[in-house]
Amino acid sequence: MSDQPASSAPAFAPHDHRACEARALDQARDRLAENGARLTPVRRRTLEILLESHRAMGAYEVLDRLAAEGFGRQPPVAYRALEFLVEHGLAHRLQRLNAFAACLHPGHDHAPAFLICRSCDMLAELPAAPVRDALADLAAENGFQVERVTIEALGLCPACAGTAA
Amino acid sequence: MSDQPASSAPAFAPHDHRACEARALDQARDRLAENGARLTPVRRRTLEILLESHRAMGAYEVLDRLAAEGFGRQPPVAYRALEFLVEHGLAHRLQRLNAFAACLHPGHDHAPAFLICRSCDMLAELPAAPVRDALADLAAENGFQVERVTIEALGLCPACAGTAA
DNA sequence: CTTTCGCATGTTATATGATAACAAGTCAAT
DNA sequence: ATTGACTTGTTATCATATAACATGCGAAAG
Ligand SMILES: [Zn+2]
Ligand SMILES: [Zn+2]
Ligand SMILES: [Zn+2]
Ligand SMILES: [Zn+2]
Repeated sequence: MSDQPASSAPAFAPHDHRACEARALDQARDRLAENGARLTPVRRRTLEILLESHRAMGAYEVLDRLAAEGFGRQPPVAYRALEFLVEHGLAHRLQRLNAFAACLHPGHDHAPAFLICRSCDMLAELPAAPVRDALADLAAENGFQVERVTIEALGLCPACAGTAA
Repeated sequence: MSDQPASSAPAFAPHDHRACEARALDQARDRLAENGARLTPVRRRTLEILLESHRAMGAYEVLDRLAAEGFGRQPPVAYRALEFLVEHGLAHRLQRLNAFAACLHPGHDHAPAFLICRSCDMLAELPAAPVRDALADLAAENGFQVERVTIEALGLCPACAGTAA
């Protein structure tokens, strides 16, 4: 019951990002413990790398970082860690970008919406229940059984929209 | 004003697909004429290929078809035609699939939602105004300026859900 | 203990998706 | 006849993702 309402997520607003990172890592540990899965060094480091910023990173970008720190330098190393994180709800895959981002509020199942700034690459992960509901209605009308949804908006974050104007 | 309500699109229901194809081609011609763009042989054939089925096709799948019919056999041939069609609203790119599908009701700007069957690969393109509105609300709350949206649901079409049960 | 087995990590090689850069052909306007 | 915009084709290369196999490690069974 200590859940903050997810809508309080800072998104593009400035915030204490250290707290962001720490909280996500803690929740990741909890979640994996529940599922009996292991947060090994590569996986942990991969998550930390994703958590450094509110951006999405390509698998090869992550791989470069891992390799530089003594982990394997072949694609499967990064892809496996990323796939693991996604499977366990600790990271998301951004379909438009072929890239990955840390999940900012794991701990409960969610299929968030993403706002992606095309100028600065920043990313906001938002609870998308109303959007999903609207989509579920559409699907129901067509007898379609939804399993996974992708909801992504590309555009300008407040900061970049401001400087452009 | 002769517009059928877009919601009458047959989606997964059986229908006269010849009419589907013919209508889409006609509307494509109209639309391009308005914009002063040319429906050249490669482009036209590419559109026809996409229109053969309510499935998304990868660029290389399209390329194979084009090559077999005497057009160029190098990737840019397909990618250019597909890009052209997408730019002019005659085809859509499916982000989850890295693939393309003909637009079934061009003629007015739209950012549809897609229902993608993971079993038979069939695809429904649906008007998504309510979904987009919900997403727009989210964006507005966060000061985000939306430019393009991706709304895709992966799951089972009625037919495939039926046989699975 | 030590054997066994699942799983994590690493490798090499290859598949799949996409674009850059350049050359040549068409065609309408000058 | 010449120019310039546009289209199509090429070669070469980049980017993204997975298959297949080898090794190591640690918990559970013997
Ligand atoms: Zn943060
Ligand atoms: Zn921005
Ligand atoms: Zn049809
Ligand atoms: Zn199906």
